[in-house]
Amino acid sequence: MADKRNSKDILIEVASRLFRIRGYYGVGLKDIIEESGIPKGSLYHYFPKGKEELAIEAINHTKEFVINEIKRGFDEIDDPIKAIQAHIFQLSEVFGESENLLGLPIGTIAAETYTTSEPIRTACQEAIEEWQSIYVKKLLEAKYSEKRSKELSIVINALIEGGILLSLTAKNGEPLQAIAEQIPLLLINK
Amino acid sequence: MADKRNSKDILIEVASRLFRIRGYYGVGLKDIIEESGIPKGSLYHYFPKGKEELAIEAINHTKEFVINEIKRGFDEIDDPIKAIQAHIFQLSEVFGESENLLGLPIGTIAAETYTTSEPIRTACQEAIEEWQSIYVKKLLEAKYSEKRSKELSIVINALIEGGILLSLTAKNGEPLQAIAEQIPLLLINK
DNA sequence: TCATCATTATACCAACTGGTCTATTAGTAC
DNA sequence: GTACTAATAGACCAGTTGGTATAATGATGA
Repeated sequence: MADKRNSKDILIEVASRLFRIRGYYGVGLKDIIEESGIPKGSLYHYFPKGKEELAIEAINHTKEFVINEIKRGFDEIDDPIKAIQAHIFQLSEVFGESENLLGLPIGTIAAETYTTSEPIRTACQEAIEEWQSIYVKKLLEAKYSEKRSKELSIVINALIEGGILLSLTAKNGEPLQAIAEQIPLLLINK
Repeated sequence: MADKRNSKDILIEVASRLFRIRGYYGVGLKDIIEESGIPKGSLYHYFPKGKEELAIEAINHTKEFVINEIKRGFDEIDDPIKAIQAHIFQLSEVFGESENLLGLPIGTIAAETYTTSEPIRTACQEAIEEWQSIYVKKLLEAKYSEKRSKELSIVINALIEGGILLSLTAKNGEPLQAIAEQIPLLLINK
């Protein structure tokens, strides 16, 4: 049972990957069906409301994936400066590869749909807020003030989303690297 | 008569606006034709290579629009810290409005197409680089070092793109505000 | 065994996609 | 005027879109 993924999970994983790379409107159900090998009948069985419903589950899947990525690094490194820096350096390596197929975690979908689908927008916002709360927690533990932790977490989130965007547009990890190097300066005041 | 702009310019302006809001795949030629009132025949007369060609001109249009926005503020304020801060505060007001229809300047298209259209990706990259060079120039004039100016300009760009993304997802100017407030700290070292 | 329900598999749909083609009209130069 | 080109207009196209309908199959439990 442990490794037997069912059709629903496969659909979510494939959709999550494709939406990250090409966005909501850039991916058709056809793409998801072909890439997953799961027929349309099954898709509409598990997601009766169709593409939008699948996209929301895909966003939540991406959200959890990113949470795990952040937390894994944070558990190893106590100092928030070093932990956040390490996380961004790691991203710079991934997105520096010319053949990266990761895309903006949820930024693309968020930007495409913020005027057209409230349910999707909300799902994206929740993802962003959860990531933010991880940064807040890490900063609070290191005795940053409540206010400072909150504002810094926003900035960190923006730097990461913006940095990924720059790096994948340039097909080059340099932007994320430059950003990682500024983290100590930014976190100097508690 | 009042509208001395020709059909080509109208098409570029409408396309530019729609692509910013819903991205490349989220906008059909139909939308552009309906919104502009200009028939398909004209569109393919001015842009024989179709949607992709129009998108590239739309990106360049957005690029120039943003350049003017940045420069206008920069000409008024000498101090780069205050100038950049003012620019981001201004963005926070625009994107804080619940009914903002501006979208990520070019981030959405860049993220959607970086794996599917080299010409579009390149146009996006050029836009980003030109914006960056404006920041570099401003910093150099204020005696920031060559190296520092370059790395800071990357960070500023990431903060703005990321901040806009957070603000329009949250339908709230707060993220951009929080970012603007960190600018002095970030620019403390020359 | 049979009955029940979950799942899979397609055929089909109207609307729309980007794009082509041809006909017509407006504008300009001579 | 005439000739030539720029621009407009929209019918048409093949392929795709998200979504529906229905039937067949698989699994489960009584």
